Amino acid sequence: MGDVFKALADPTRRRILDGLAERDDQTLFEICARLATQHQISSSRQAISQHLELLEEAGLVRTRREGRYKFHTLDTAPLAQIAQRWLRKPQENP
Amino acid sequence: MGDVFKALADPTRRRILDGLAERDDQTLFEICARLATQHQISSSRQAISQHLELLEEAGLVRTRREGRYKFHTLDTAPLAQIAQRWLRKPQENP
DNA sequence: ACTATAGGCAAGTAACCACTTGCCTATCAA
DNA sequence: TTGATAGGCAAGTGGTTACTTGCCTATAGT
Repeated sequence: MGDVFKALADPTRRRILDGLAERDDQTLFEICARLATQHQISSSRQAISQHLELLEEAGLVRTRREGRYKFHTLDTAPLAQIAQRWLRKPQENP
Repeated sequence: MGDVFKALADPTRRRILDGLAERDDQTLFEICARLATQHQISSSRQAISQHLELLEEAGLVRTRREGRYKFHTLDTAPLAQIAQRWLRKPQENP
């Protein structure tokens, strides 16, 4: 569960999630290209690959293999709960 | 804004927020005592102080001086928006 | 078969982060 | 004023992390 917070702590990873929120099923190279052109992030392919690995471990990204392509998709399920941890105050509910 | 995510990335800081969610206006020593007894976190006073400083910079904690005491209060305002960043998908709204 | 493309593995490096240690300031009570 | 309490400042350290570099595997086109 703490993996989600750690995954979100890095600005590059947040940009990756932004890109996946705009369009699903992106390959590693597509994600790299998007980061470079839209956000001036010129990290190496391996750097982005490692970020994606971390995001997948946190449950924020789901992957699917197809031939030599690996497609990445955003999974918002873990996000729905993290902020609620401190937002819910039982005694203040109507 | 990214400060909020980084602040939430550390488990000890999340415990501090837990404690402040239970009771507001805690001093540094109260927070240290709570972490030690309730969560077996035996960090030094300075360590906790540095965590609180980070949380304050992120806007998650507000402080108030009173004599030699400094009271800490949870501010949930930044939390309300961070998760929404990827949750809102306009085209899927009813 | 050969070449290019998409991606993976692993070691090394530099910066960052959590934490400690030691000393200092300020407030309050006796 | 003296001593105790609450907190702050700053340098140093060990572990983590983001990133690179170099090489390797696998799929697809020609």
